[in-house]
Amino acid sequence: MQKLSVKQARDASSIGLTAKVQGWVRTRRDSKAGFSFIEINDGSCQGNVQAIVPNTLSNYESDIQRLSAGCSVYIDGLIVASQGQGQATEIQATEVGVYGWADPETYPLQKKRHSFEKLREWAHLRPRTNALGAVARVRNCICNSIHEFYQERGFLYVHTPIITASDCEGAGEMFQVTTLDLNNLPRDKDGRVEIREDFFHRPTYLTVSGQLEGETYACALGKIYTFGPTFRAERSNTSRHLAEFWMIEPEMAFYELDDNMDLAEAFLKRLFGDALEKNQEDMEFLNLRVDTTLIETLQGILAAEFKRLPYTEAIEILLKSDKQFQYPIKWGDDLQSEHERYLTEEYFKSPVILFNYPRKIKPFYMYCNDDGKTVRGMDVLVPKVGEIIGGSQREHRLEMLSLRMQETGLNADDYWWYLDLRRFGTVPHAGFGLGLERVVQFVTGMANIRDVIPFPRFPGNAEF
RNA sequence: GCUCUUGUAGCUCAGUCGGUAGAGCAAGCGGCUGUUAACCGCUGGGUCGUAGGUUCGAGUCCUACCGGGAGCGCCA
Repeated sequence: MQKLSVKQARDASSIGLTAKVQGWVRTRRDSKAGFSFIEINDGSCQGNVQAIVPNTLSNYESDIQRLSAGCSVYIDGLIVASQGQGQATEIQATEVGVYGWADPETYPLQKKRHSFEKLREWAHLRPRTNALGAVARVRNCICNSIHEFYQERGFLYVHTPIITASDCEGAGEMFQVTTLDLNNLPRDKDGRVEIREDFFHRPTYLTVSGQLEGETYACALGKIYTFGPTFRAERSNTSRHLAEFWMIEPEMAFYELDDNMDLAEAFLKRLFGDALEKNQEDMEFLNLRVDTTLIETLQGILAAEFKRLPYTEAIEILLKSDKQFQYPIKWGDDLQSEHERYLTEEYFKSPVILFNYPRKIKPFYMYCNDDGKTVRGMDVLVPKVGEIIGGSQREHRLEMLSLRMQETGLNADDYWWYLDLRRFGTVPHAGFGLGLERVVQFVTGMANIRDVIPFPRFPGNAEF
């Protein structure tokens, strides 16, 4: 017998087909008119398909009337136009079989709404809920759009290492990777750990960014992007940080800062637009249940240019503002969350690309402007989520890069291969990093980043 | 890491001035119905996060610890 997904079975084009539909029961309603309504969902779409199950089936009393939320079943029958409101089709069941029961006394998910905090305790079951299912499908859509966007533009997908010996920007706490027995560490005569006995004969870590490795491929192949997991061992306890998250890092030879900003804006707009267009049902659900301004906000962003603002002008706006900030700001300071929020949510009411930051607050690899005070870094800020992209035109001049490494206290010997890119055929280039979960968070309107990744990792929590 | 907040039935929560536990939903049973987060009735369900303390008496006040959340810093 032909199998149909719930999505297919819900579509009017399936009317007249005899088919098998498999999924999990969401709800059952018995009718004394001689049948039961069973709604099942299989994750293929937001909606459920309704089956009309007559009490003439041999297992009606033994099985059908015992079905509750969470049971897995197959339903064979004829897809017909629904007599009721609310759905185009329904299944006239001729056979229903149970794969697995879900004891209603102990099955955690109820038909009614749960809080996202509670669902986090059941990360293994929460994808069966409407909201988390919608998030998973939107996340998938975004990932697909990421590849499409870059592949269409001739970017190469490059895989940078997850285990790394370089601590990239010298910023961010890293998870150390070791095979040494922590209860019995090899030590030299001074009591220090013999790291040479470790697997790689040197300290190694989980990557915080593939940028430096990405630059090596951009400086050979032109336009590349990475898309993979990234790790930060910072004890961040906020609704927008994870210890393990996915990052997209395009890196382009012969791109300068303006090119970088153009790409970032086109990229985000593509992701937002695709989510609205390809996941309409899920987006409407999220707009109804999670954030009622969601679709309007995204459509507004698609229709307008991102505001591009030099850091220095941003400081002027903040200084002129009559808003009382908890932390006063002056030129040379990094913006606090409250300042970013003011710019995106109140002053411009749109995404903002800040660029040309003070040299002193940015990493060594950003291109130094002629003014000697600023570097060609850029951050894309969006309302609520804050920084969604961080990037820069890279410093491609060997002398300047070496000077900046000295300034920031880095050892040039550790970056010999990175400096080689400037020694041999150096070119202007640029790139940025986009946090996947922050995009998903922004597009879905979910308040907490821990609910847009299947199994979130954060301080003190690695269950599942 | 810091600050604030919160923890009561499977879930969401109420519980007044400190006086010994309550609702809705869910579940079980029954009724009704082309229903649709169905509806109506009945029933069962609690070591009030844990450990101390104050008090004649603590869900309620105090302390510590554990868990959840928000904000800040760090960033994506």
